[in-house]
Amino acid sequence: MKEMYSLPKPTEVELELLRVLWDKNEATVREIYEVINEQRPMGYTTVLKMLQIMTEKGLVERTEFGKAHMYRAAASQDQTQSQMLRDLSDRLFAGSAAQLAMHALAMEPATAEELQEIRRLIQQKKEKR
Amino acid sequence: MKEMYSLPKPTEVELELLRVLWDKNEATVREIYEVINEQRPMGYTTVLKMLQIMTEKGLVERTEFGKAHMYRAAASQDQTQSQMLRDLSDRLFAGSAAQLAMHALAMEPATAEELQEIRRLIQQKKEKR
DNA sequence: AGATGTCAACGAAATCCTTCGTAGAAGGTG
DNA sequence: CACCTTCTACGAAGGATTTCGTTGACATCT
Repeated sequence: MKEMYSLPKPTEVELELLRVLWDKNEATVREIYEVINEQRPMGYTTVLKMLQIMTEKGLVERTEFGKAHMYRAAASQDQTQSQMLRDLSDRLFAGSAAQLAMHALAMEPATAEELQEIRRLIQQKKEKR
Repeated sequence: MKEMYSLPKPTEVELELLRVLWDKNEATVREIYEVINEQRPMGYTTVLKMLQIMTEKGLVERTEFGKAHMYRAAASQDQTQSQMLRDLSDRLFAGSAAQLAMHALAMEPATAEELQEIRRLIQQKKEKR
């Protein structure tokens, strides 16, 4: 087994960095810094420090690559999304992800493709019953 | 207008207290303490302090009622759910609540009633197009 | 070799979150 | 009235999060 224990829930800033990593697959501190600093001013050493903390927590993994280090997210975007949705569902919807889904759906217009996809999911679930 | 500015996102403990308040509509510190302390050990003064902080933040409102104070949630459960879903959608799904909904739906078996309700929502949206 | 630039590491400061102890006010009881 | 209980208010401690300055290592340029 590669990962025995589940990773901690990323904090807000940690999530911002993870999004860059998911996008680029892997990156050096400088590369992440370039991207993040555009969206939201943040010093280079702050990014570095965050990545060091995230490495300790197991949220990212790194390999040396010449002088600099290469960082990768330890969990996929999909896994993290599921984990965080599960968490919010527990804390805000008494554990019902379906209630959560309905609420999200009611909140915002979805595209036709998305509605189609949702319909497909429902059909799938119906069949499994 | 009753509320001009949007309320801050509740923290974890704050959310636990809000859930009690949504359930009871209004309650004294002691009443909230009784409930919360069953689920998760927490001192009376901790609950009180949290409620004082939440009052400052505007998350709850209070009225004096004899010696004790009566607390009520400032935002409905529904409003808070929407706000927090919006927040998660922005931070984790690039702003797509529909993507979030799909992900939640794919995650967990829903009841027949929930599926029916979702189907209804989709129909509604289709008609509005 | 000395100056310059880039890197990781470390530590410290500022803020927020959570927890609770202590104090003091207010009300009821013997 | 003195005592007991219950309440709010206050402050402080401990931990997590976020931020960045400083340092030292290492390489490159002149």
